[in-house]
Amino acid sequence: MAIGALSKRTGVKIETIRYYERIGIMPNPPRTEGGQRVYGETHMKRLTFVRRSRELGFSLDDVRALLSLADGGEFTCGEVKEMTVAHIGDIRRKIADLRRMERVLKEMASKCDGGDVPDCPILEALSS
Amino acid sequence: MAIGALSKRTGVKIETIRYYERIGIMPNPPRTEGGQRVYGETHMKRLTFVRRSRELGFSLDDVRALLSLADGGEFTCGEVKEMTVAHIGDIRRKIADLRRMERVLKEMASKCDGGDVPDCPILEALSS
DNA sequence: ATGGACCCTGTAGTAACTACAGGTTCAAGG
DNA sequence: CCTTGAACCTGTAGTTACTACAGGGTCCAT
Repeated sequence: MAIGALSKRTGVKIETIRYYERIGIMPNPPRTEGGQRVYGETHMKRLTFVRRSRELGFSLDDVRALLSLADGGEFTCGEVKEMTVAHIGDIRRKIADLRRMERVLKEMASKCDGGDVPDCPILEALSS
Repeated sequence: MAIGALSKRTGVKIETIRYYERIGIMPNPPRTEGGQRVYGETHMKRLTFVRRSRELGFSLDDVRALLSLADGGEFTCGEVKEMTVAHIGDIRRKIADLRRMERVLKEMASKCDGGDVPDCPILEALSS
């Protein structure tokens, strides 16, 4: 399978696949005589793993760690769980922050009548 | 007031202030004979505005727009409100995404007993 | 053998800062 | 008046996770 096919099958863009190779997330695949990359099922699985992890908000560093745990074959399940739980904590904090933002913005917006007058309570609130 | 004092009073780092100047968010302040930046109350207000906006998750491009509306003096309150409401929409979408992530991660974590066995349901879930 | 879809490398750009290196200025104490 | 050290200066490069070219080479079906 060439890089384009891998890209289509995993939903990861070609450039991103090459990028992952450059930074060591994906291995150097074998090449054709002409130098084009050739991928197999293993690559597809790994790339899918990476994509799913990224979708769930893991950083590439996290992904690297998860991969090395999986690669080693002798990862401890506890370590994986630890990372996951820490990540859940991050997500909760982000949600809380966003909720706070939403509240403040809603409050500001509700004070605004949306008219044309050059006297905007939102800008007021932002300056104080 | 020198840049260090402005930094302390607004909670924006010195490098960031200089960065804002470079990209045109903050104006070029007057300088001493020796070339050091000198700030006044106007600068403080503007920088506070920027900081508050950033804290609420507006991008620097948004901030630029808000500032130009405020600077113009003849902004329409409706435009400001529009931006704010759009931004609330963004935030809601982000919250929804994060909730979804949290749910999936929690589900994965709950299946994991945290043991030492090399057979981790979390890694399993990520590969499939 | 030829045309067009695909692939290659390398570099530079994105957002919003942050972190130096290597030098200059300012203000307070002696 | 002079020194010292904190604070300031510019300019460049690094960060995260890609994305977007430019300017070429390869593959395969006709």
